[in-house]
Amino acid sequence: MNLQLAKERFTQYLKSGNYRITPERFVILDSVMQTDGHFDADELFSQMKTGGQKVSRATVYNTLDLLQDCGLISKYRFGENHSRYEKAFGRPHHHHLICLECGDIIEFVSEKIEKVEREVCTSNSFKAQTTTLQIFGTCARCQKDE
Amino acid sequence: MNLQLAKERFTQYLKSGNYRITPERFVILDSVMQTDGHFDADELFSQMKTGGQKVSRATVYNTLDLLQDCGLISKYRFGENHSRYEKAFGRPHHHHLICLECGDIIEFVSEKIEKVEREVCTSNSFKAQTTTLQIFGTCARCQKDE
DNA sequence: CTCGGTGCAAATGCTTTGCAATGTC
DNA sequence: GACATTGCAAAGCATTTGCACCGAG
Repeated sequence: MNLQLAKERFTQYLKSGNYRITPERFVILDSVMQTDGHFDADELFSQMKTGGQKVSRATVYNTLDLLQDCGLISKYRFGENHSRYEKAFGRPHHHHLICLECGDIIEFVSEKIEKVEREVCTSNSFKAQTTTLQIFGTCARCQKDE
Repeated sequence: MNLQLAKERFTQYLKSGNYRITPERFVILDSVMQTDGHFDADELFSQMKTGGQKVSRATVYNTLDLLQDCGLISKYRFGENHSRYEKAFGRPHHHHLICLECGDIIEFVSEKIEKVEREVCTSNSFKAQTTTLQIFGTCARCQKDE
């Protein structure tokens, strides 16, 4: 949907940082934009491999970092031993409820939390870049199953 | 300070879970309670080694998990490639501002955030176990240095 | 033509595991 | 005694790195 805008933003970012415009980087951006929900580096790598696109794992990791830097994706660590990502472009800032039983992830938005975050940063003269709020526990479905 | 109470709690937890009361587990608890601030598994391991206590790394990891399960310590992932822990016993629930430049970590407490968390959990019928709010950015000192 | 980027495979570093020995219950 | 726990070293796994080749600027 916003693929075109995302491409423009990435191009801008690459140019302004004196990074090169390589086909691999845009193949990865395409793949990311086609993905809904959370994904990890290896899922993306496999997905591209299956789709006939050939980029090395190293390039995937490298590019995901760039995409995070320019705000097109967010990077999370949901208590697992690997990082997960999701599109951030054009999406409101949100947080996560993570079910420890089934791994399901529920998103929520809270203006109150954003406000407290701003207050905390101001009173500590801290310049925020990204914030993550994660609530680990048991989802409604898993509570019934117990 | 609360060492005695912590030991009692750990003992209770071990007994109720049919885990064995081993000296190693309590050597590790001692070491944890002596530590202020955040620490990682390897720091704890080295600290005990230096102190003449001999426990294997595997046992350290195993025991840290148990201590987390019974609420004596908290486990975090501050964007690094390893987990960090801190005493949780008798401490109010708090969150972290993490400086991406110098790695400094500032703690803060917010009743408002706790309240929103409770509301979100209720409206999603979600049973919370632990929550983490992390704000990554640049601390006051590092902003000046730029 | 220069030097950043890529692919590959090997390396890294945290954490877990396999297995024999040990010690709790 | 039975079997969970330990120690050690080896294995796992996500991510990074070294290096030769490639291609964007």
